[in-house]
Amino acid sequence: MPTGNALTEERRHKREKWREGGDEPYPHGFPGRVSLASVRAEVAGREPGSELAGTLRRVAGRVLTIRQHGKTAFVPLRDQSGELQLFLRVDDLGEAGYQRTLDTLDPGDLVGAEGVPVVTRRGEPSLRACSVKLLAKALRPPPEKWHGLVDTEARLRQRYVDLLSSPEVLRSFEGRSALLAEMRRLLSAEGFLEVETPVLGRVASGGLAHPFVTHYRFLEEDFRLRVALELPLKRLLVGGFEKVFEIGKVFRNEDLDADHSPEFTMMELYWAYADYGDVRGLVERLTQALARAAAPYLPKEEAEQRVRDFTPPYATVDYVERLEKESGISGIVELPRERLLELARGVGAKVYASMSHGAALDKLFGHYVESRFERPTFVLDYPLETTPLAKRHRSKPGRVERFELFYRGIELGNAYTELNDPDDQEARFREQLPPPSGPGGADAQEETYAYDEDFVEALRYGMPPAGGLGMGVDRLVMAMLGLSSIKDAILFLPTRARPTGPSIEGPGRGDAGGAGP
RNA sequence: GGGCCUGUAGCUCAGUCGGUAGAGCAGGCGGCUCUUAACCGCAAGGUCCAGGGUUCGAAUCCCUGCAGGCCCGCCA
Repeated sequence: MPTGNALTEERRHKREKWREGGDEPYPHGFPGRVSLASVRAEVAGREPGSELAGTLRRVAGRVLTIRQHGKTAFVPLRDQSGELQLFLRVDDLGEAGYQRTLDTLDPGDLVGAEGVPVVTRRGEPSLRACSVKLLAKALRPPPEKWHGLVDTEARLRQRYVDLLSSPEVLRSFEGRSALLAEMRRLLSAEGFLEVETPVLGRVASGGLAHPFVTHYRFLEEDFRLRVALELPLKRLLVGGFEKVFEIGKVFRNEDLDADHSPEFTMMELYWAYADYGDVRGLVERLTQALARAAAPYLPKEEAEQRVRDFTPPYATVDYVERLEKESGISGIVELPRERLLELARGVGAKVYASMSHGAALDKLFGHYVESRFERPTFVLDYPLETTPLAKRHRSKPGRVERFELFYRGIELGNAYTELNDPDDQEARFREQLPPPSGPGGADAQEETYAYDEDFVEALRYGMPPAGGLGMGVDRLVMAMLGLSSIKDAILFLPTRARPTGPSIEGPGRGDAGGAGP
């Protein structure tokens, strides 16, 4: 049976034969089921050919393949815990039951079985089944059994197929969950309270980005999806929260590539009466804990390497000193804006006429320095103009108290001693505002922190001195689990609409009961 | 935005010099009572991404489009 549609029909046909035999192909449950790994553990280390006589176990999982040898068959199953094969025999199931089971099952089906834990003569832990039930008939065949799904586009469009056919992908996302749990555990242990703030807002501020715009019908107004969590959380400091954090999606209407996704997860925290030095210590504790939490999801050597890498203290470098060293230009910060723009243009950076001194400097920093850090490294004390929400440095003029953490060439986090002077904040926002028109206006707008008037008003009521931190959770997951693309760290990513429908079965090739509208 | 590459069976991939389509897995039929990428035999399965062009003849060469990947630039 050749085409996808014919394969589907063949499976429907088997399903109906099963139903005609008096069994429901989609039953309501399978009570008393234990994990495949637990059965495997029960017989681990026993002699080949032995069995746990008198013990009955019920298991469930997805059929991986069916190896039939006349009057016996082996049917490996997989559940989230691992794999275990069913051992089917005519002697146990009866002639009719055996035949009917094998006539019904296909790779990809979900089945439940009851039987005796055994070790086969070849030493494979198995369940010698006395009963096999269909729990859900799969109408689509799984991808090819030893490559799985490899086409990146298909993996993203149908992540469920990727997951069901590639246990290492599922494992990796289990690792993500473990890291998130550890992050919450540690922050909670440090006394931080988790809060939730709005995704939709009148202004998308707190970060540099193109916002997504949507329409709020109740308010009859266009709103934007947040690009950062910062400003609502700082309002909470004004209100009296002293240690808060939020883990949530932020949205930046920009490109998807190996380390950027338009919809990504950010963790931000704010800590009253602390400064960026305190936050640095916290970042060390947090990343160290995460590296340890990642260990069960990594090969032994990689896990050890990760734990070694994230053993504090981490290296620290001064932004200006390092930029001067790497660029070979001493006194680079004192150069006039025009000269910096020239230099930035010279290294291939995107520049525009109205770009600020600090922005130009940051382009050069990005080119000469940023991707160089392999081990965890804190870069300290950024130029004032790059960072309108951070407090001026207590001893370095023209700079702010800010650090970023780099690992393997990517930025993992960003922290400040938070600016809490309302008048300074207002002035800094105003400096950011681009000229209303003229060359570079549109581009400049892209790289400007939106002015949030109400936030300045909040500061006028008094915000305690505070340290703040933002970390890209997806990138942390990549760093800890050793993933090279953010696509492997986020379960569902956007893909372009297909003119001809979904990849496996589109309109025209589809069957009547199939894919959606 | 720039460059390179890819699109062939449900999946993973071949396809030479331009001569009209191949394998493995999955599926069908048959065989096999300890396999584990099971094995053996038989038969079947194609919108070669789409459109146009060159040509006696195009999966193959050219153009355009669509979708995707990787690298660079840039935002976390």
